[in-house]
Amino acid sequence: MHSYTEENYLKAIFNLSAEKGEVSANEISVQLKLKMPTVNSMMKKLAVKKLVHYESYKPIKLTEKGKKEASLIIRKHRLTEMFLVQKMGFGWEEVHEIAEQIEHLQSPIFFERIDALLGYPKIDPHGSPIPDKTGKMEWIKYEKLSSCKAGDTVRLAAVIHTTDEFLKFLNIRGLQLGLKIKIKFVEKFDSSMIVSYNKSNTEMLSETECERLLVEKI
Amino acid sequence: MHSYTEENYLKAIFNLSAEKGEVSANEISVQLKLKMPTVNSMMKKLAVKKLVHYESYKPIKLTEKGKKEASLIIRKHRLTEMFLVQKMGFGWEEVHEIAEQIEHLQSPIFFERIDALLGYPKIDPHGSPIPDKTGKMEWIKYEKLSSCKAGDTVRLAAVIHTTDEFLKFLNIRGLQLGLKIKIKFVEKFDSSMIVSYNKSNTEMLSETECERLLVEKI
DNA sequence: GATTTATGTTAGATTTGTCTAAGTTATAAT
DNA sequence: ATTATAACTTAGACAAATCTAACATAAATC
Ligand SMILES: [Mn+2]
Ligand SMILES: [Mn+2]
Ligand SMILES: [Mn+2]
Ligand SMILES: [Mn+2]
Repeated sequence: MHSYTEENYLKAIFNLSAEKGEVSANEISVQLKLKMPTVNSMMKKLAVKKLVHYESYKPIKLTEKGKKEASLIIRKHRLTEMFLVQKMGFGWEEVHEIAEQIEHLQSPIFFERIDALLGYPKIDPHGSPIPDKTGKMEWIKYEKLSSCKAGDTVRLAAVIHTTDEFLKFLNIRGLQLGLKIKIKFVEKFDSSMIVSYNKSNTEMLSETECERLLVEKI
Repeated sequence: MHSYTEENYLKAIFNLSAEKGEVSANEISVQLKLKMPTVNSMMKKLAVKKLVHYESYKPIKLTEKGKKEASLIIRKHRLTEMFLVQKMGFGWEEVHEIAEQIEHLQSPIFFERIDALLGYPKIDPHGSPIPDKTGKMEWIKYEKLSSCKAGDTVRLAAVIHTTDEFLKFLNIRGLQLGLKIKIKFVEKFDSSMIVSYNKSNTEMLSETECERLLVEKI
């Protein structure tokens, strides 16, 4: 259907425009490590295919069709990550690069089987929702750890803006999804937090770190 | 390292030249469904990369380097097929197309893990040997069922020239690797065989079918 | 408001992998 | 030995995805 390359553009646009609903050509070029004119000509091509709305000098938006296509690739990506962690024993910091390749496989039965073997999971190993077969996806309304107060007890529900390094950082501290965390103290000057979990562990987390951890209050 | 396209050429050349040690440009073009000039220019390119020996109007041979590269791709292909069958519940007739894509993934840890989870298998689901990490592969010296005589009892060891259709044909008859087969009768005119197995089953197999079944005598 | 800077566009070149059309060489048939 | 056929090669075109260099527009700064 679409080329490997086009799929990566769709996914990049989808992710970059998640908050604002639109994205600049420049941001796409940074994300995909391509020069601006390359992005520019691809936008024209995707516009012809009715995957993006494109007008000169204006930000780029995905069409409904584009959003659906992107979601279905993200579905394959996240199902793959879950399979790699749950069924193949990889760490959550190892799976993104592999999924980045497997997401482009053309084989409905392969992803059907993964889905079934996993018991039709709703989230990936980082807590992100897995779009359904029609491309629909909904984020459960978690809040950022950074927006919680001293005394709150929360459960770690998702990690956003994941990088392998940040995930390794969490590994070292024994921080994993589902963990019950108690906020002991919030430093006023830099908004860093002292948190405790697993009965014994106590750790300091910087504001940037707390911004990337989504939690549910309990 | 090499492109997806180049990898498919290497594999095609390796497989087509397995018996004679060389292959014509025409055979490659048929196998890969490409026109002759396309193959011709790729041969020049692969020759520059020292992956094939190429001289005008002569058959094509892989260099040692080319053989090794091809074997390592075949290794990934066969490990994948074994994983799909053993760990994901696919039938042996479903896995080739998927493996055809996964074999191109660039991720040593992914194939390492598959290998480990399978317990370092020596053969794929069709009985073909899996090359080792250095690209070495050896066929155990099986014989074709077609070369056996009435009265022989054999064990089904491998299926060659597999197609999904032939594998489904074997499925329907309950013929699978490891099965003990007794040759009841060999028809002189067309070399078809009457065989029995699993205590009750009796089937007639044509010569073409018997040519594709490798067995070990017991 | 004018100027500078950042962002976006156009034009043209390049690489990879494919094709068709035309010509060449080798093999098979007469 | 000619001729016909099949296999192979060359030449030139093309689409996809990228780039650089030059130009245009929008935004930010002065
Ligand atoms: Mn990921
Ligand atoms: Mn990708
Ligand atoms: Mn196969
Ligand atoms: Mn392949």
